[in-house]
Amino acid sequence: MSCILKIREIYSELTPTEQKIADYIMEEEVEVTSLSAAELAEQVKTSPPSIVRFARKLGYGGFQEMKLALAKDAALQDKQQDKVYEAVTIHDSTKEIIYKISKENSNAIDETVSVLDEVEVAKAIEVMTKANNINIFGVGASGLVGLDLQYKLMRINKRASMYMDSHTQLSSAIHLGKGDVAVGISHSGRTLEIFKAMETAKNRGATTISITKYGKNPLMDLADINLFTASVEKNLRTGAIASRIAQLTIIDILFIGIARKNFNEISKYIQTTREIVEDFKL
Amino acid sequence: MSCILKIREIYSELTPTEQKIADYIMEEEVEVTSLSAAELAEQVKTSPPSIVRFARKLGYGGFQEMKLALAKDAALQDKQQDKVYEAVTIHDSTKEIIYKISKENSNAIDETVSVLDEVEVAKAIEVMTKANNINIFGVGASGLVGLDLQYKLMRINKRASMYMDSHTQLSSAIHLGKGDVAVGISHSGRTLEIFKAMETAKNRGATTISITKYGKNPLMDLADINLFTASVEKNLRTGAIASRIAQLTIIDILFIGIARKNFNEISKYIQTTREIVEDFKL
DNA sequence: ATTATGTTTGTAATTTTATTTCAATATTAA
DNA sequence: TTAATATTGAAATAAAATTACAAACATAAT
Repeated sequence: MSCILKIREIYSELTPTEQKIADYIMEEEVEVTSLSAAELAEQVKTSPPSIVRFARKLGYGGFQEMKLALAKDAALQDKQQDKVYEAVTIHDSTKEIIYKISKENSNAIDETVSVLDEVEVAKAIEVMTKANNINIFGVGASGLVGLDLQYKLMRINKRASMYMDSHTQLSSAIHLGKGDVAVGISHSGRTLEIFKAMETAKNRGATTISITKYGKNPLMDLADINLFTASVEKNLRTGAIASRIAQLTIIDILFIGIARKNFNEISKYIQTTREIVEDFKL
Repeated sequence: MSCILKIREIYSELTPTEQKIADYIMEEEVEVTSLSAAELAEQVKTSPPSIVRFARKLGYGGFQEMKLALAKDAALQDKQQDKVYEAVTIHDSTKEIIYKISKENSNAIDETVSVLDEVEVAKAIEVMTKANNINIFGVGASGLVGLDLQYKLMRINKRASMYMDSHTQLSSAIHLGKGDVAVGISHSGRTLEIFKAMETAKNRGATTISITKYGKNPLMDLADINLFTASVEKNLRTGAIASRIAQLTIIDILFIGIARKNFNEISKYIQTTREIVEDFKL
C-alpha cells in the first residue's frame, strides 16, 4: 500500500505531533524524499525521534525505509502524470499524433474500467445469455459499435437484431416481450430515436441495457441495467474517438462473458466459422 | 532516465572496481535498496568510498540519492508487471474478465504504436489528404472498421466510398485512377476479396494503403503504404477483439492527421454537424 | 484540588551510515 | 626505468539515524 494511504488510514489515531508530521508529508510528499530526519523535524517544528517513531508507527523499519517508500510512491505518481496528455494541435508532428491518440485511447479504456460497475456487467451477461431475442439500437458511431456486437454474437450462434434507422428500430422493439433484451447504445444517452426504441422495448416487458457515458442521462434513467463508459473526449471536439474505444471494450467484456458461459459449444462454432472463412483466404 | 540505463550507458568507461559494483547492482537491483554503502561494499568486495564515487559518477549526489533512484526504478518495474495478463478462462469472475479484456485492449494499442512506422503514417495522411476519391475495402469485423473510417471522413467533408461486399468492391475499384486512394483493411492480410479489389485499384494507378497485422502477407506486399497493427490475440481464439481496437487506433490517427491539415475549415464542419445532430436530442 | 498513572515529547548520548582525506598501489606514457 | 596519472581502500571525519531517558503533559482516581 502507498505510504500516503497508510498515513490517511491511521491519521485519527496519531498523536498531535505525529499529525503535524503527517500533514507535512501529505503536503510535501515529494520534497520529503530529499530531507533528513533532522531537517524534516525542523520543518515540522519537532524532533528527530518523533520522526522516527512516526515512521515506525506506519510499519516501516525506520525513517530511511519510509523515505524509500515515498520515493516509490512518487515514481508511480510520475507515471500517472503520463496520463495528463494534451489534445492534438495543428502543429503536432505525426509522431506526436500517434502518441497522443494512443494515450487517449488507452486512457479511455482505463477510465471506463474504473466507472464500470461489475455487478451491472454480471447482470447484463446473465440476461443476455438467457435472452430469447436480443435487439441492439444505435445510430451513427454508436451504430457501428452495435453492429460489432451483433457480429460477435452471431459467431457464437447467438442471434441478435441490430437496426440503425429509427423506423426499423421501433418496428422491431414493438415485438419484444418478457425474456427479451434490448441494448441501447448512445454516448450522450440523449439520442431521441434510441430512447424511443428502448422505451417501447421496456413497455413491452423486455429487459433494457444502456451503454452511455458516465453520469445522469435519460437513457440510463430508463434502462434496467446501466453500463457506463468514461466521458473523456478531448480531441478537436470531434467526438466518437475515445468514446467508441470505451464502448467497444464494454462490448468485448459482454461478449467474452457470454461466450465463457457455454465455452465448449462455442469454441466448436468459432472453429467452424474459422475454417469456412479460411477457404476464402489466399 | 532509469538508474540501470545510466549504468549501461557509461559502463565501458568505468574502472574495474566500478564495473564490479555495476554488475552487482544490475544483478540485484531491488536488493541494493535495503543495503548500506558498507554492506554493498562488502558484497562487491570493495570499499564504501568506491560505492560513493560510483554513485557520483552516475550523476547522483551520493549513495543515498542513488538508492532512492533505484527504489523508483523498482516501483515502475512492478507497475510494468501488470502488463503480463493472461487469457480469460471459463472460471474467471466478471471482475477478472473486465480486468483482462481491458488490459488486452490497452496492450493492443501500446504494441501497435511500437510496430507502426511513423513515416508510413505520414505518407498515408499525405496521400489521403490530397486524394480525389478514397475507396475503403473490408469485410467482417474489418468492414466495420472501414465504415468507421468512412463515417469519420464524412464528418470533415472528405467523401469516401466503403464497400463490404466483393462485387461492389470490384466494381468501384475498376473506376479508380491516378490521384485516388484505396485503403484495404484485413487483419490477416490474406482476405481474397480485399486483395483482388486492392490489386485492381493498384493496376488502375491508385495509391494503395494496407492495414494488416505486423509481418509479411500478400496485402502488404501489394500495397504502396503499409500500416501495421500488433498481432496479439489471446482470448478464446475468437479473433477480432484486440485487433479491432488496434485497427481503430490507426483509423483515429489517420483521421486526426487529415483533420489537422485544414483545421479551420474542419472545425466549422464539425460544429455544424454537431448542431444539427443536437436537434435530434432529448 | 491533589496525587498517581500513563502517555507524549524532546534533549542528549549513542550508534550507524555516509562521506572525505590521504596515502598506497596500480597503470600508463615517455 | 621513471615520472605522471589514475585507482583504490584504510582511517578519520562528518552527518545522519536511532536509542535511552527524563521532563512535560494529560487523564483519572481519590
